[in-house]
Formats: sequence, structure tokens, C-alpha cells
Amino acid sequence: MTLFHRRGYDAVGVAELAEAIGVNPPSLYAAFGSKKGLFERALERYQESGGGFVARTLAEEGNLAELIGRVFLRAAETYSAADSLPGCLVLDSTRNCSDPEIRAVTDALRAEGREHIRRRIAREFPRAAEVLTDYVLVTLSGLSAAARDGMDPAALRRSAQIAADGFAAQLGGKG
Amino acid sequence: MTLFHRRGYDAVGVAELAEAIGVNPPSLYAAFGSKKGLFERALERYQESGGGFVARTLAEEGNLAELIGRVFLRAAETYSAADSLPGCLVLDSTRNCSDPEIRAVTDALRAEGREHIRRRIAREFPRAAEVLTDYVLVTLSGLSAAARDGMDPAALRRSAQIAADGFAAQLGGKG
DNA sequence: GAAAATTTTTAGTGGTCACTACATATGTCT
DNA sequence: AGACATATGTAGTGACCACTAAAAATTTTC
Repeated sequence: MTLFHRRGYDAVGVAELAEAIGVNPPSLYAAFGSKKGLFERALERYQESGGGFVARTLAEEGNLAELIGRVFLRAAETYSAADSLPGCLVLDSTRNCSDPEIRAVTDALRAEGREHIRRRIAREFPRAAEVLTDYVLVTLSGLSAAARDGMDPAALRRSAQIAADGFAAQLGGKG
Repeated sequence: MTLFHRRGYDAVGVAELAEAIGVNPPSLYAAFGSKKGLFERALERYQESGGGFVARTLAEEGNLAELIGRVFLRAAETYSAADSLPGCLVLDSTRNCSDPEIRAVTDALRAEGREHIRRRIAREFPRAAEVLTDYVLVTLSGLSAAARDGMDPAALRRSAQIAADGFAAQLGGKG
């Protein structure tokens, strides 16, 4: 999981993955079937560990502006955590990936995440749900990309706060 | 340039690039020295054609909020133009690239762009320049990434508008 | 303890990568 | 025309890719 996160799907080789796990390539194929199978397993682990913070945050108590603000701030923290790796595995590990099947895997996860966000927004602002959801996705993608480009945690957090303020202001106008 | 933009630096091969230009690989090496040399030339062309819109927009007349709003909207249009390719060549073509020298090339261009933005913001809001610049970078990265993930032009433009409103609101608070 | 099933290791499969040595064709100048 | 510089095409370099067949070691079962 760490290797996929750090270097992206294409750039990491099966031999390297096998060595990181501590087995030889054939054992890896026996256990996961293919590099794709291992990647899917890594994505599951990621969602269970820290990557699933969006869905978890949206299930908390609070009004919409608070929740989205929390999502942005947690994204900034998660994507630039010192003990972790920059950016989001789902959003960024298959960028410029040459295998369309692999892209489809992360595309599906992204669509799932989008639907979570859209439904929560629609509960309070059904008419503006699509627009606001797109804005949230753009912001999360931006936070992940900026973290990957080396932006430091404090700066990322401040940017997330500005985006959260912007989101809240939109609700004020539409509500 | 088109191939690098569509598929990313690593995923496109020299043989393919040579065929697209209409020559054989040795001629390509005679003209550009290496794949890296060709990529650098492609980046220059990109900045001259459509990719340099940030610097050009910041040189226009208008107050800061107007200019940044224009930058966001032009980013949304440029990154999702129907006759072009999704996203930004500088921001996204070396994501998950395995060659650190190549990453360094786009990193330098990004730093240059950041400095353009920071200087223009500092002219009117020197104290908040760093914070606001980071927010602009996060937003541009997000617009490019979302375009690459297939967000449609209208949705991207609406998200850019929300981000522009958020930026203007920050100026109101700090001004 | 021997046979069978399972796992691990070794060693390779064909394919593609960036890149290049060398032969061939082309153009230029006298 | 003939000598020379330049550009192109052919063909191949070793290295790495995902993946796997078969041998060796291990564990399980009777």
C-alpha cells in the first residue's frame, strides 16, 4: 500500500512489491492473482485506515457547513501527515496510469465518494447539491495535489480553511 | 506535446513520440538530445500557446479579486476545453513520474508560476500574500485534477466561480 | 515414517523501455 | 561529375516490465 501511495501504480514493479511484503513474486500472484488484485486490496486497506475519512466525517453530527469544513481540514491533515504519505491514494495513485482497467477501479471509488458527499449536501440543499458537490471534489483534489507537490501542512490547512469559508458563504447565499 | 499532455511523461514512449512527429527515433535524438529535451521543448510550446494564461491574466488591468477570478475561470475553460486536452501539462503530466530530473523540470515551472501569483497578490495584500497564494495554487491544482478526472466544463466553471467568490471574501475580511 | 498436497524458490517467458552504432540515402560545394 | 558533410533508416543494445512453468523445500495426512 505504501509503495503504491508513494510512487503510483505504474511506477512500482511487482518485484519491488513482493520484496516489500517479504515474499517472492510467485507467492504474490498466488495470494492476489495479479498486480491489479494487490492494488485493489491496498485500496481497501487505505479506506479502512485513514483514507475513508470523508464518509466518516459526513456521518458525524453538525450542520452542513461545519461538516464540509471538517472534511477539508481533515483532508489537509491526512494528505500532509508527517507520519504518512502525501496526497490521497484514490485520487492520485492512478494519475497518468496506462492501464484503463486500473483507472476504472479508482474512478469507481471516486464516484462512490462523490455520491456520499452529494447525498449529504442534498439533505439540506437539494437544489444546489450538484454544484456544491463539484466544488467539494475540486477542493479535495486540489488539497491532495498540492500535498503531493510538497506544500507544507500548515499552508495546506490554511488553504482548506479558506475553502471551508467559501463553502459556508455559498450556503448563506443559497439558504 | 499532445501525447505528453494526454498520457503523462512516463506512459508515452519515444517510438510513439517519433511516429507522431513523423520521424524515426534517431532523428528525434539528433534534434532534442533526449526524451527529457523533447519534453522541455513541449513545455515551452505549452506556455506559449494556452498554458501561460496565469501570467498573462495577472498582467491585465483590474483589482486583485477580479484578476484571480479571471484566472480561475480561464483555468476551468483551458483545462476542459473541448478542442484541447483535460488538465494542465505543467501540473499533471509528471504526476507519479519515476524520473526525479523530470519532476524537477515541472517543479521549477510551478515555482515560477507561484512567484508570479505571489508578487501580484503582495502588491495589494502583502501580509496575506503567502496564504492567499497557497489557496490559489490549491484551487488551480484542483481544477486541473478534476478536469483530468472527467468533470464537465460547465461544472468546472461553476466550481471556479465559487472559489473566486471565496477568494474575494478573504480580501474583504483582510482588506 | 512414507506419500501426497501445498507452498516457496529458481529461473526464465515474451515484450517494451530509452537509447545508439552503423549503413544508407540525400544534399552541397567545387 | 566527384568529394564531403549531413540527415535518415535499419537494426539492435542491455535493462526492466508483468507474469509463470517447473524444481525444490516444506507441511500435511494417513
